[in-house]
Amino acid sequence: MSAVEDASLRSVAKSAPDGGADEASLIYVVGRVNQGIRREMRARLASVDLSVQEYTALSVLRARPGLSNAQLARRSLVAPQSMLETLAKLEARGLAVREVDPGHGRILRARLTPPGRALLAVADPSIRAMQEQLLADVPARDRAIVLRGMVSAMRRLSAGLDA
Amino acid sequence: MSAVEDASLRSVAKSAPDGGADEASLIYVVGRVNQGIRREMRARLASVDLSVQEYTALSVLRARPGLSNAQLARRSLVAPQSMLETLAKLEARGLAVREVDPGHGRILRARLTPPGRALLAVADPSIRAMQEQLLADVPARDRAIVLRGMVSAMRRLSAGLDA
DNA sequence: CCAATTTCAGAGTAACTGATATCG
DNA sequence: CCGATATCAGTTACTCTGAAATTG
Repeated sequence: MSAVEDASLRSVAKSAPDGGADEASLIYVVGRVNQGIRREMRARLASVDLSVQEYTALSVLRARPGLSNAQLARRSLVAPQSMLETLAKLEARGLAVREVDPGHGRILRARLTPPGRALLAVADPSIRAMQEQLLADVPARDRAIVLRGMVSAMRRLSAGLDA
Repeated sequence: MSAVEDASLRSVAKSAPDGGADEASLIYVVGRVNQGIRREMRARLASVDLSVQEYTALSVLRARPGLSNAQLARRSLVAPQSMLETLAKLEARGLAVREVDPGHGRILRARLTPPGRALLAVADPSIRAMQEQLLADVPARDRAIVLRGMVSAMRRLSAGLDA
């Protein structure tokens, strides 16, 4: 009987008497959406052999060439060791390069290579299409509010949440 | 020099000429927010020895007692095997129990035990506080729109994105 | 026989902590 | 010496795929 599960799958609670990260909480919803996005991205990026974070890192580097590993890590809210792993793979595949900062011999600044840029261009349309589908049911005038709200949450988290 | 990184850490791009999951995209922002939330939750849940998914599963079970592992998995957009691992840990610690469905000998329906409910009550305040901090900078009238938008995205992902 | 559920086994990804070395 | 960066090494958390058994 799939009717049973279908019913429970679709129903999203509006009220939640006892608090926590239940179905109506932002924390819960963000987690589920993220999980769904990652699943979908994994599938769509398989053809170009890119992991989700590799794609994300490439994307950030395209918009902000010259970021160091430490900067990328802070921006992504992950430990520098985590970002290093991703960056190392991109470098090994020739999709990105890192060069010593002229003013600081310790810092390595990363940027895309032409092949990296090209691969990203191949992967992009599919990911962009996904974005539009995500908010397809949201009124156009509300979409900017949703995005701004999430960006605001991102900033709070970057600042340490108590700032 | 930390001024350099500070500047880049705070600045969030408003425009993104070449598409993809850049700083201004919902996909990107959701990923970063999720990462930040998980980090923060891990820290706050350490004192009660709960992982993020354990807390989430307990939370869902409190709101929806009697869900089966398969139902929980679909609801969370993960494979049933993934959910089973979490559920097994909760059961082993006596925080949840699973009982055979009276009408279907194969299905095991899960619910919280009193200790599970109690532990959740201990963890809740800290997590709830986090939620409020997340949207602290968002105008009150916009918060519902943000949450509704994310719930809408969650539904789209549950439905398969093309529906 | 088929569909759904549960569950075991193994693999893989992605994040972490800790420690070390270099640079300014 | 201190602070930031880079990076090696080991570990943990989380999810997946594959396969098998059970129930209706």
